[in-house]
Amino acid sequence: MNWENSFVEETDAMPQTVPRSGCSPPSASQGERAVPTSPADLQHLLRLLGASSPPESMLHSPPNLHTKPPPPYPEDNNFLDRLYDFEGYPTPSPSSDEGSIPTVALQPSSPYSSLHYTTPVYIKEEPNRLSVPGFASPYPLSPSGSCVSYGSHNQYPSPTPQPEEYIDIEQLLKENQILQDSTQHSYITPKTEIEEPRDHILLRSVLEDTTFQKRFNLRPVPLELGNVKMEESSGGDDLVAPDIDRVLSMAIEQSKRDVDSTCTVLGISPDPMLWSTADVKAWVMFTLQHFNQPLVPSEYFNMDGAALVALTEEEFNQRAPQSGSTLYAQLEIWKAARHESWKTSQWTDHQPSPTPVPAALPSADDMSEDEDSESAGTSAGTTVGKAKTGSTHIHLWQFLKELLASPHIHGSAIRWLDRSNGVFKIEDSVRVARLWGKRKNRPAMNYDKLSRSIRQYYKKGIMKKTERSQRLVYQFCHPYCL
DNA sequence: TAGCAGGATGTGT
DNA sequence: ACACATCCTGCTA
Repeated sequence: MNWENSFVEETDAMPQTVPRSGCSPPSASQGERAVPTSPADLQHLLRLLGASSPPESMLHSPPNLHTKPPPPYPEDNNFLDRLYDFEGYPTPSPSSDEGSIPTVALQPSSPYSSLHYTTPVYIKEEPNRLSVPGFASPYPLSPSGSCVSYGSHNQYPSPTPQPEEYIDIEQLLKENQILQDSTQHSYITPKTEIEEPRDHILLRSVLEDTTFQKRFNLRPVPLELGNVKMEESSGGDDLVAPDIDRVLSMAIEQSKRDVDSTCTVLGISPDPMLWSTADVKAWVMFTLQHFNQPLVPSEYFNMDGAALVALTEEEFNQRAPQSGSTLYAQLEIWKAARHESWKTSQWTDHQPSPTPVPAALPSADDMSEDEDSESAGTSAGTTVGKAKTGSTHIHLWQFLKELLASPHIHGSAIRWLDRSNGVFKIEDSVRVARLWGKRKNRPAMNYDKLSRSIRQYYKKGIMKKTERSQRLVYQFCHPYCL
């Protein structure tokens, strides 16, 4: 079953802005600091994260309404190789590997963090792993690792996740246990910087390498913040007291972002109780694909959100024997999100699943005077309200998808050649350009300018030329083609 | 001639 | 800073 096709209408919505790739610790911005869970929920969430394939959280920053597309940072494609090549660390630059390793601190984040850790928090330089192998991000991977075709049309990237997309959640849990044990025994054994372990050189370069940060949407970690520090530990097994609350907060923040981004991508409410049957199916399919789980017939989840929420894990497993637990665990996260009022401003309780831009509907713009007679005649959806697709802030790629989503209206101007691979053809460049100009209120828009903008997407990993370059044929990179 | 590729620069958010 | 919009030169089908 090709669920992409089956759920086109439900899933065609893409983020209002371009999803950002890569890994991102939680934002340090004040507006995002509130961690909305109780300590019990923290544990619960952690358990869920550990019990199932966790979302591409923690290191992965899903799109939100104000993020931007992954910029291309092709200049350091070997970074990860170096990062995980423990046999051959790069020779760090003198500026970064000499002297003491800077202490870094995570933002104090958890409101429940009543514990005041006098024990430093240590970062072990091991590849923290999050997520599961084979995890397919619904968001663009690093342009360098994904579908960017820097001038070449032959780069068809592997969806294989890169190592930095992983955090070992079990390790986190283990560390949590260590923390709990250690805190019971007082805050002793203050660690002092002993020597600069060789391994930490690389960590240091990671922290200081802004290129890496940009590539993977990592935000700089404040080097000094409060009195909680993350320092180096010389011993591997005496890793003590990572500020688990903060780590948890990071995880939760990322879970929240995942939820929000999925909402945006699917055009569904963050509150599962508000999901329609179509929303449920879209979410199920999206989640299964997201976690590389075998798909199941969507009919198995022919229910609305309230019914879905009421399902037990067993019932999930009955419907999806191999992936029921994953679905169940994910839904738990969503339910937790709901309880914690992870509500983006985009959603309200009275707005259940507003299908994203009703792309199938001709907008007021489309219907205006000089628009093609075609749209006037076939506008079956005109009555479905004045959901005008009017934002001038729309991105070009979103706009194109809008047009593509309404083949009965714009099929003669732009159409899919290969929907599943995101290949489309502009059949009427003049018209598409005119529509774009209308949307953006740019009367002078023409195809030359529009195509120039499309070509800008090559570098950003949003679009690419098809393998055999054809005129007026373009291809969305994953996941923009979803 | 239309489209493609991409540099340079301006503009609005 | 970013996403275009605009203009441009050179190239290709």
